[in-house]
Amino acid sequence: MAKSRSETMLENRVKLIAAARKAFAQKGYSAASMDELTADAGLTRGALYHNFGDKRGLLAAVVDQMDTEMAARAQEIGARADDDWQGLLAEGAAYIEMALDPEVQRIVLLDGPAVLGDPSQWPSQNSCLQVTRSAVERLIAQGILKPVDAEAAARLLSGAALNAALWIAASENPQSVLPKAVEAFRSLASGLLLKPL
Amino acid sequence: MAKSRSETMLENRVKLIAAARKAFAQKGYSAASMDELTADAGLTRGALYHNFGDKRGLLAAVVDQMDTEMAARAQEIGARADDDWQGLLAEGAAYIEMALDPEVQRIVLLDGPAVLGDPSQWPSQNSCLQVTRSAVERLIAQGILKPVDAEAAARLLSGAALNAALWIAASENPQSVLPKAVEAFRSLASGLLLKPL
DNA sequence: TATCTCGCATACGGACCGTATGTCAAGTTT
DNA sequence: AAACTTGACATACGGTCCGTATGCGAGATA
Repeated sequence: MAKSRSETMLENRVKLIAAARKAFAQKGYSAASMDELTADAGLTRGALYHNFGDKRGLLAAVVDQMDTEMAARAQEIGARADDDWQGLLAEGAAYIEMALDPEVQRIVLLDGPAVLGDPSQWPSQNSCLQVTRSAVERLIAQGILKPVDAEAAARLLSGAALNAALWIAASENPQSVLPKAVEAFRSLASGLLLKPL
Repeated sequence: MAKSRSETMLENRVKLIAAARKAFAQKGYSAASMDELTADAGLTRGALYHNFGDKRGLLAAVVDQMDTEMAARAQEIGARADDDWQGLLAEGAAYIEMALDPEVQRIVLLDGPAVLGDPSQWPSQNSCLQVTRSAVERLIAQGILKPVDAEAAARLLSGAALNAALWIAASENPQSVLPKAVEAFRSLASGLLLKPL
């Protein structure tokens, strides 16, 4: 049977986002050509502007998708830990490892903030941040962490993890640097503990 | 007397960097037009490409200048503290406050990494990072901090400070958020202490 | 089945970047 | 000091890219 109109429209959006994700990751946002990108998806720029408004809108959609995936994964890993404190550490390590993916780095960590502005103002509301913030809030309520501002702690932790990943990725020997970064992250995070280890 | 050739060349470079700094800060790197920018400096694109190679080269020169200024200021503030530990905390707070400057944010924190790549690979070698790294090394040698990897600690600390600044700047009430961020930063940093407070 | 809707393709205009070429003053040589 | 050389900068051109305005044809509606 012939496909319904809303079906094909959704399929096209998926195709465009997938093609954009690949192009943005390989060439970077500004160097990615909308003509090539849409042709790669079997469409033209017409479809793109109709669905996403402009180039920024497309990037926002891609970032939203990736951010959501990352947050889900981090939350899952965190929930698997023995207690909430180990969960927070595991989440942090998970972010560091995820940020080693070149696709994540280029799109979410570099071009995303530069083009869309501060992550906390993204349409997706930055799910990653919310996940760690709620983890921090739980730990504060349990009396495990100092009563610092949860939002502040989450922002600084994610910032530290993010920068660790950029450092690792740029280093010549990522595998030897990763444990150093994770250990430093654990040290920093333990500064939030009410009762030092 | 007639100006020597190297004199005018240096003057022109200064003019171009100043104009670029203004344009990049106001419009962002990609939206800044080279024609407008050079005209604002009383020159043309010819001068620009002769001196800096391309648009990226100009951004690199601007970032280098700003990074150097920031590192000098942070070091000065850190040296003014009572001891090295307080110095490290003061440096961190200084970075957070400097990063509140829209010019710093747009050029050094957002467009810089997106266009030039990881800061540790910048031509300027990122003076800011080096300053905090040497501060961390001193404190480790003194037995005040845990023997973590100095580079890792410096990267994570600067990353945390950086992200704190982005958060503050994006918030509606920066003045009320700043102290929260600074306090969270001090908590995190104290996680590096060998003997908890 | 006839009409309407709208998602997408096509065509156009404007802007911008990087390079290739021209030009003229500052330095150099004789 | 006069002719010559160098090179810093201006000018002109080609190619690419983005965003919009217009056209079309397949699904939706009655």
